[in-house]
Amino acid sequence: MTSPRHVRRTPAGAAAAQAIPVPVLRRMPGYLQALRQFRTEGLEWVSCTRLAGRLGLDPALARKDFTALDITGKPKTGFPVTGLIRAIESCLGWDNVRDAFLVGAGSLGRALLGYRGFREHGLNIVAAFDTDPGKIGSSLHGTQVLPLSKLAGLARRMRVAIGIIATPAAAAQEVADLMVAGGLRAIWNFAPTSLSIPPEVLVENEDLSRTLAVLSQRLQARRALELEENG
Amino acid sequence: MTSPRHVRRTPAGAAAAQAIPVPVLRRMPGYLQALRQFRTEGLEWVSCTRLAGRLGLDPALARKDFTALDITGKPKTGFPVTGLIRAIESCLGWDNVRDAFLVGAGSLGRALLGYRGFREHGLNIVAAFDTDPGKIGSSLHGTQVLPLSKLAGLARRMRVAIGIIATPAAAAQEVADLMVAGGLRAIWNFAPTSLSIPPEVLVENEDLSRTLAVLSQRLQARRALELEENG
DNA sequence: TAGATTGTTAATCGATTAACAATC
DNA sequence: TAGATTGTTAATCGATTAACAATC
Repeated sequence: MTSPRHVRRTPAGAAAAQAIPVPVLRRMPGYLQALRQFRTEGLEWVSCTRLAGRLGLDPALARKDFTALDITGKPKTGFPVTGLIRAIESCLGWDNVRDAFLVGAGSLGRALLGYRGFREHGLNIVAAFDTDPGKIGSSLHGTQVLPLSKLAGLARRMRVAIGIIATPAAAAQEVADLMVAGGLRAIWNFAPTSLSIPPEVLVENEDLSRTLAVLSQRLQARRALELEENG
Repeated sequence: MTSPRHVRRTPAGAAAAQAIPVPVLRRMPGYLQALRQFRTEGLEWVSCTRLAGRLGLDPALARKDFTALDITGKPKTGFPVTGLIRAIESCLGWDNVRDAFLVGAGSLGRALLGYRGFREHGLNIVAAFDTDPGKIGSSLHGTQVLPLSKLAGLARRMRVAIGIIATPAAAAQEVADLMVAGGLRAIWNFAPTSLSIPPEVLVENEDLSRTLAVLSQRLQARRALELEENG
């Protein structure tokens, strides 16, 4: 009689049957970052109390989040640091690298191409695309810039699944349409506009203005409060 | 006897007394983007049904979100497009520009300096800082790069309130400490690391890996599901 | 007027926090 | 052993959705 506590709902290594909630997924990179720090500090085991403490989270939240992973802890000891790192990477699919196309060789596109850390996050940008003849044919951080017209065909041939949109807002929908036509399965959109995309293609928007909205409103509110208090 | 429906809890124009929830603030830029589209399309009035529809949201959510604003709609007609735009901008503090310092003149820092749209979001980057002597003294997109050691002093003298961290993770905490020393009130952190900051300074983390975590896990889960179904 | 839409209250949903038996 | 920590269930909290009277 196995305890129901250890029953896995899916074959080992497979994705969880239950969809992992977005808030949980968004906390995973934070855990990973803290765990890597602990590893360099020579720590082999870590409790949820300690890990959550470093990130300013409730320990119970970490315990609950880790139920989404293929790993269990030991009472009194906690979790093995490297084991937990591997379990999170596997959960996110960061243990093997996926090819991606980037569109828009402007300053944001160049910044993304220059960021080496994506490899650690399972992402390998294999080509960039633009419509500007002055940019086409050049190489940015070792990545070729190709004409946008080649995107769909190349995506099919190379079986690329991920597209990154780093164009101005006005061009984003057209680029998204080309990505869908090319059979891409996931789009990471940095353009500040909402896209119409068929449901079989995943979209995540990376909209800086959303974070800035929180920061600037909170700053303004705090200022108003101070003014009220101190005259 | 005024209807309690129109009672304002704070003097007109002041920030709402009740803290606006983060999810509400994060939706505001989306409303703004859609409203600007409607305005260019010549629309003068818009209903929550129509506005929310464009963004894939529930109309009731938009109605509720707008209760945080200094504006009321008209039954049967909706909200005035320009009035709603102004009300949202005022709520976020985007109707007047604030000066900001940026630290880290790498590719991300350059990309942020190159983005002209920040002015529309109430943000004006007035100086960049770095420790690299090869970068100090140069000008990026018209913004001077100064030695990091000058940050705290200049921040105090110029009464700059917002700092943007675009350095590698290893340097971020040190930069944050300098920003706190310089009296900055809000930090927008692009480095993939969590910062220790006193509670009187606001911090928002713009961590790309959080969005990427959602995208790549969902993609992986979908792949696994397809494999299961189609053999 | 009739009917679409508002602002608001109640119901639902989901995420976080608290509590605690099991356990190493 | 004693006690810290796990995994899990229940309680709380907050956000979204549904419902509806008021209204232009």
